[in-house]
Amino acid sequence: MRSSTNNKFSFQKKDLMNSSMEEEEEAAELRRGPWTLEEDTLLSHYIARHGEGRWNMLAKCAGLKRTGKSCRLRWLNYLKPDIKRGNLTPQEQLLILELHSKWGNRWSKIAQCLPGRTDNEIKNYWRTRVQKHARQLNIESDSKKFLDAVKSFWMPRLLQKIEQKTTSSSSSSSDVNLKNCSHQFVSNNSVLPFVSSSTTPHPPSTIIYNSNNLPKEISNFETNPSVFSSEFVEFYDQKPEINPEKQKLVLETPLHVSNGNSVNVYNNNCNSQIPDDSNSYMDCCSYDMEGGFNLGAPMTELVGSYDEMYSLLGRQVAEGDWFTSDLGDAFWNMDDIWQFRE
DNA sequence: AACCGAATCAACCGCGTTGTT
DNA sequence: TAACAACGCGGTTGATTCGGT
Repeated sequence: MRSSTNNKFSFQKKDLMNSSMEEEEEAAELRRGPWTLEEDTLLSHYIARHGEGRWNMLAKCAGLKRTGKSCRLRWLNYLKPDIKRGNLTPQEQLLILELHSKWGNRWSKIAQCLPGRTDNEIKNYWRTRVQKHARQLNIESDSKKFLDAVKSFWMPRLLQKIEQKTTSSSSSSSDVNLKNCSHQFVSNNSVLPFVSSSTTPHPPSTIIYNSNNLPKEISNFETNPSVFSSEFVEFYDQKPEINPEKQKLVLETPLHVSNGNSVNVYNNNCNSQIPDDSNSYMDCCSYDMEGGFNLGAPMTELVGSYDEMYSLLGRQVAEGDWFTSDLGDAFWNMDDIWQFRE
């Protein structure tokens, strides 16, 4: 429950059992509620000169009548220079969906993969947007059913949205351009159940692009991270076919990324970024939202075109594997998902 | 224009973890 | 090693904004 103050925006009187009278008086003067411009300026200037950390001390020294906690939160969620404002991009939404399916409510961990986004923002997004749709579908947002719905309907639509965006406009440096590759990326069986019968699971890999949209790193997360093998990474333009020998998808010509450069499969060593603990590979994984969306597994692997995917989805719905068509329709009709405000 | 319910998001809290003495 | 402080995370709240009537 909330503290004893009736008004959120009043001064705070903390329960300080062991504090001195002086401390009590100080605590009684602590401000709560929205930050003023003056407070923001004080905090920003102080951090610019002295750096972050030691928040309680910082609050005092900066002359702020706030708790250290409050200062930290204000800085991390609002004032920090690299904080991104504005709505989450489809790419970011896609990533959130994927990472949440993997980690659950580990907001901070998820936020680490979205540069400039805060855990609070992601948490709010999940609660206000994602859970809303779960409610509309009348299913629990943490249920397998909803997870499946997200994976099979929402994620593909986001991918499609990304594709539409990139084909309709030239990309900015921060955009993800999937013009030539989005149709090749569908999910592995952990994401889209319908592909599981046709592909043998193989170690997922990821390409990380630099700011010029050139591949700067390829990681094969779930195998020995110090050894990258191109065995499992082939990106091509044509309709994919499964090579029965290698049990992987083989296409004909190299994939092109947004700037027209081919994606090279480097036999590089990326061990400097990959810790021994491959179970927590995302801790070291850089989802490079600046340089380009990392179309890495485990979410995305090569399968077929969107047409094929939707065809498969349609069949799946028709066959009633685990999804009723009503539920599918409900997802298709969630137009607000696609209202990406600029 | 006024009202009202829903949605959004900044800010708070409790509590577990980590660091320091 | 115990005690305390600081930090950080996830859950929750409630003021504000938005959109419909």
